[in-house]
Amino acid sequence: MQAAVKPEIAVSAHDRVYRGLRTRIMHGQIGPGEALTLRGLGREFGVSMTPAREAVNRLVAEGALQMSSSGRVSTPEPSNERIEELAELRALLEVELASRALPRAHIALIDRLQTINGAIADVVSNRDAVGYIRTNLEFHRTLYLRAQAPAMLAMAETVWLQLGPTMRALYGRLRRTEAPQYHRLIIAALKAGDEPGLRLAVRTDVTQGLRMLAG
Amino acid sequence: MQAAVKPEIAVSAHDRVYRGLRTRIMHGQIGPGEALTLRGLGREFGVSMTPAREAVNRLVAEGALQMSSSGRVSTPEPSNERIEELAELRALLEVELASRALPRAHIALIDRLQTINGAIADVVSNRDAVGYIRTNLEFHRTLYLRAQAPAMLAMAETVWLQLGPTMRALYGRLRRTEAPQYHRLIIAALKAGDEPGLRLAVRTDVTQGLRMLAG
DNA sequence: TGGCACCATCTGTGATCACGAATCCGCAGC
DNA sequence: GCTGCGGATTCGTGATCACAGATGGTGCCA
Repeated sequence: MQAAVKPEIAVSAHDRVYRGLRTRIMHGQIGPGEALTLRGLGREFGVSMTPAREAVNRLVAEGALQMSSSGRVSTPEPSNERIEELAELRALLEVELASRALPRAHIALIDRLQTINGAIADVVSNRDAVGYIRTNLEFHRTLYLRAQAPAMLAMAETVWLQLGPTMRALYGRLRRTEAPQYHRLIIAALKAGDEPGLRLAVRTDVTQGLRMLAG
Repeated sequence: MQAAVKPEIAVSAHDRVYRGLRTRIMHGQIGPGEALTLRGLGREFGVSMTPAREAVNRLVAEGALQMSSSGRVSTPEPSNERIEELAELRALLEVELASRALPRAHIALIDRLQTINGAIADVVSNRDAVGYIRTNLEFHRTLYLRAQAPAMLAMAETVWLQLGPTMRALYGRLRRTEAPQYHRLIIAALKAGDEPGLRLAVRTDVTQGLRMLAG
């Protein structure tokens, strides 16, 4: 939850496993309900069970993984109510983050956002689900970094993490043919300095896809 | 982050340590900047280093503890900017939670809140800082449980956790002579079904003390 | 053919240990 | 008296191991 914001120089074994697993989950490279084992992760990352367990426990604490009563670990399959709640949480946090970023959004940032948006169009045309999720999150993160609100951003990333496996399933169900239109609305609102428009565009961009999945 | 919402029957060693440390931090029984050691915690809870380290790592991930580059663990001393950001986060989340609890708040809940508010008056007159923090959080949690939004409540509790050591320092600085007046405003707004009033009362209750400390 | 019990295997848990690094305390030198 | 230095101590990290419980597959019985 914290490591995402401050990169840290620490490169301990459990950190490698944690980071690797975290991005894998957040980018939707692991489907919902998939099982993981400590020994398997240890082998995969070339470490023993101890750091693997630490990484897994941390991700369980963040809600990115769930643990059965017997200690078995798997990616969660959230209920529709939970998905909808997480989407509301995204809206709540990200609207605030965008709103705080607005007064600091100069032209260089907007250019960068437009570049990322172009990259999204590329991965979409390739039907690359993981690439789409990664680039989409990069768009949002780039904007929110300007808000200078690390704790808030960390919370938003925790929500992304919990939605990772679901987003992948969502992408498969959505017939997506172009870059998200709401990103263009976000950029337009940033250019115009239009705060109400920005809040609405972010909220819509964040909730529309997930609401379709949950409903 | 999750364990707070679903009590779980699991009573593993690292869970005992985690829960014990967590409530101790959240209730302000540990001052800011205080150091902890794995071996010390292990001795204290009667377990070895392994479960102690798991509990500590989890709390570090939640921002309740900080870890130096050499792995030393201590409670964080947040900067004023961070305190203010966490207060804003509390406002954002708790206003939403209260607003969602409002339509479900029947008379039994309001009675319970009034009882808790009475208990706050007691601990305040005893100058019992830990008791004050605990009872105050119980007031908020009781209300928010009605929102039926577990993920949102878990996030709010994570923020409380991060503010735990600071709240203790705050209490010592504040010359508090009576139960918080804004709690009475919250109860009044609940009785009247007045949503804007409720939102304002919660926001004020949550931010006033911390803003005083940070500012 | 379908269901059930049993056993081999796999899984997480926690204690212990060796290792390297950081910290702390006291002592000597200025 | 104060600062800088060196060694003893303490610290976190990660590997290994024994153990208990769950899991899953196989063969037997109805």
